[in-house]
Amino acid sequence: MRLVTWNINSVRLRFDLLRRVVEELAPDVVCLQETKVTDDLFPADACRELGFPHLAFHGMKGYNGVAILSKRPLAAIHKPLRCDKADCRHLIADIGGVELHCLYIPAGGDIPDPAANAKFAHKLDFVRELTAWYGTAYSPDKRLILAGDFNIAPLETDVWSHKQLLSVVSHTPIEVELLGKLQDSVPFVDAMRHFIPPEERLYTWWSYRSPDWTRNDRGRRLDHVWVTPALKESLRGVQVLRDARAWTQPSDHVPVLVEIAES
DNA sequence: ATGGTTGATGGTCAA
Repeated sequence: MRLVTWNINSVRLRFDLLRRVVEELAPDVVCLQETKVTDDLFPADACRELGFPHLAFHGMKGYNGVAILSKRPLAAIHKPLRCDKADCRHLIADIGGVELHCLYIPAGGDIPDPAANAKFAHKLDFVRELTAWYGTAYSPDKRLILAGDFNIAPLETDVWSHKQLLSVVSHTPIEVELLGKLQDSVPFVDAMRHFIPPEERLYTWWSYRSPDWTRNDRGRRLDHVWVTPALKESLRGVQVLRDARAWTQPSDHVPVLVEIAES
C-alpha cells in the first residue's frame, strides 16, 4: 500500500496540484490536512474522478479539515472530537484491516508560552489528550497507521537550526517532550526515520514567510507517518516530494509517501 | 526583537 500524507492548505485551491501528486506518487490512499472546506463543498466527485471512489472527510468553514481518499473501501469511519472543540483535526477509517488515522495537530501560534498564548496551550493539551487516549485504547499488536501534520519537528536534524529554533513553536523542548510521550504511548515507530538516519536533515515544510524557500534551506519536518510495531516489518520505503514546494502556488508543506507491504 | 507570506474571508484570523 502506497500512502501519502499532505497538508494541502485548501483542497479546492490546489486540486490541480493534488492531481499532480497522484500522478507522480501513485498512492492507494491519501491523507489530507487543512482542507479548509465544509463537507457539503468538498470536491468529492473530483476525487472519485481522480481514482479514489472511497472517501472520508471532516471539514469546517475557513480552516482545519482532514480527509482520506482511498482506492480501497473505507470502513468504521470516526471523527473524534479533541479538547472539547469543534475543530476538524482527526479522522479515522479502517482500510483493509489497518486502522488509518489522519491527524492535524494545532500549529500553536507564535508565542511558545501556554500562559500567554491560548493556542500554544491548546496544542500542548491536544498532544496530552492524544497520549492518554492512544495509551489506553491501543496496544503494539494493533495494526495502526498515524499520518498527518503534527506541527512538531522532534529531532535536531528535523529543523534547519536546532539552536535557533529552541524557542520557536514547533521545536521547543516542551513540544518535543510531549511528542515523545505520544510516540511512547503505544508505542509508535517513526516510519520516515526508519529509513532515513537521524543524522540526516529531513524537512517537509518551508515557510511562506521567506522570499526564497530554497535560500539556506530553512525547512522543518512537521509532517509524520507513524506505525505500530505490528506494521514495522511491513515498512518498505519513504519518499518526500520536495519538488512540490517549487510548484506554482504551492502548499507550504510537501507530500510524504510511505510504502507498506500487504500482509 | 522583529518581520516576513499565504488562504479564507470580506474584519481579521490562522498558519
